[in-house]
Amino acid sequence: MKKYIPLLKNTLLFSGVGEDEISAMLSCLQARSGTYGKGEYVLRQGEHIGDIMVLVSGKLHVQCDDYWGNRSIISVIGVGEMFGESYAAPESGAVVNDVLAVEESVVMFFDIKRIITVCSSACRFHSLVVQNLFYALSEHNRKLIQKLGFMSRRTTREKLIAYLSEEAKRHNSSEFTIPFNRQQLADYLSVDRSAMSGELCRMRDDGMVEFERSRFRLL
Amino acid sequence: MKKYIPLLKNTLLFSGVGEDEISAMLSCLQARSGTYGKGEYVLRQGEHIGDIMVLVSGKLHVQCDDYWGNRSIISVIGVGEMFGESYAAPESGAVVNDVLAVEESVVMFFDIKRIITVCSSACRFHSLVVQNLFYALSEHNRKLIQKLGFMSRRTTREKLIAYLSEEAKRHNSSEFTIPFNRQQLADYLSVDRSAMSGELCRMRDDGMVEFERSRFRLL
DNA sequence: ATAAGTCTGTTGTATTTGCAACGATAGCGA
DNA sequence: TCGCTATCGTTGCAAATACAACAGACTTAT
Repeated sequence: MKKYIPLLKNTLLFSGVGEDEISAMLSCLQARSGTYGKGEYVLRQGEHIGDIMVLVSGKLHVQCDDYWGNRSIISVIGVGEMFGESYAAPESGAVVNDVLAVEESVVMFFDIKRIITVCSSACRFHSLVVQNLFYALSEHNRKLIQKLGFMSRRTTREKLIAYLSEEAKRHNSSEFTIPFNRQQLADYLSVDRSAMSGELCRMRDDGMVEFERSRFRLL
Repeated sequence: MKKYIPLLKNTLLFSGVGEDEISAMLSCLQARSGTYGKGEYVLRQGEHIGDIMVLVSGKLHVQCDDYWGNRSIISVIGVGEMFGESYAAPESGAVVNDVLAVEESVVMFFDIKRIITVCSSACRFHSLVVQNLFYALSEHNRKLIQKLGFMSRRTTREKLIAYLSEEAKRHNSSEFTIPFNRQQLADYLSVDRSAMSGELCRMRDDGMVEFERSRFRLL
């Protein structure tokens, strides 16, 4: 497990913690690791977990099958990313998605109770990890709230208005560059690309906005 | 501030902590309180905060104005509810919504740093509060993820399928009662009530589902 | 029992969307 | 330069949606 310490050093969870301290904390936190072959499930829908997980090798898919069997891929987890933090609390209830290894993968497990309850030996950086965990969760939370704000609008135009307003706020300017191309923006807002493209042009004709590729200006 | 201790005892943040311990922690956490008259802002969009807040009296609205001035009410905060936990971390960035007192209100402030970094005097229940905070955040997170899963579907039928599938999972049964009437469900899924009502009936005609008021059975 | 109010389903219409296809443009490497 | 690809706008059409209006079933207050 030691060989993954340099990698862990650069994760959000261990941000600001040195390699020596991480090494000490691995035993303090009683970290475990597991290997999953391609096609194996790391987590299954309905399962209850008590660990926060970090992928240290390979690639995972978060996916969901509905009652009638339609599958959709929610997100992709890459090396160094943390997952499970929203479902590790005791009363969390079951995980709602499957997590599948799409290639040979290694996952590290950290018991959430050992992270949250400060150890008696009081390793210096323990509280830093608790902070990091809190920060990661609250950041995740903010992004979800923001996205919900866009998606709760009824029409494509309203979604665009909400999104562009937010970007203008964020940049403190009515002129800004967004981090998406048209297809990505459409996926982000859950609308059809061509319909969105058309709506953008109509908004331009209505004198609400000017744009050039990913650069926008609100009027 | 002492008079609010019995109320705090029943909040999510202080769950499991006795009144005496809360009393001790108020000073340990250097809790502050503030009073807001009707129409006063508790938080304004663009502001940066470093406290977690609990409403101990009155009523607040979380609301949002877009670039063109359209206002929408996001949620209502009642007595005993916690807010601000998603924006209290140092690198959180600005709050994106306004929080307004819609009647005379009293809010208690808890410095997030003092909650997260365990105090040297090590009051016994401090780590319990950290746990509660984590649990509250992760629960909030799960609900947001779930709602996003419903809202990212394109059609009303797909949203209903996603929602009803989730409820069936949660109840471990294909038959269950939902906590919404038609209008509330439509608001929750961000669709038109009558269109949703029609779609539900078409799904029934297609043999996918049976229902009677708020009681559903998937087939 | 009556009246008022709530919840739900139904219908019709104008609007919006999803989808597929096509053309224009720009960037890039052979 | 030529072809290849990615991106973006545009169009036509079928499908889905929002919106308004209304009717029946049921609940509640008087």
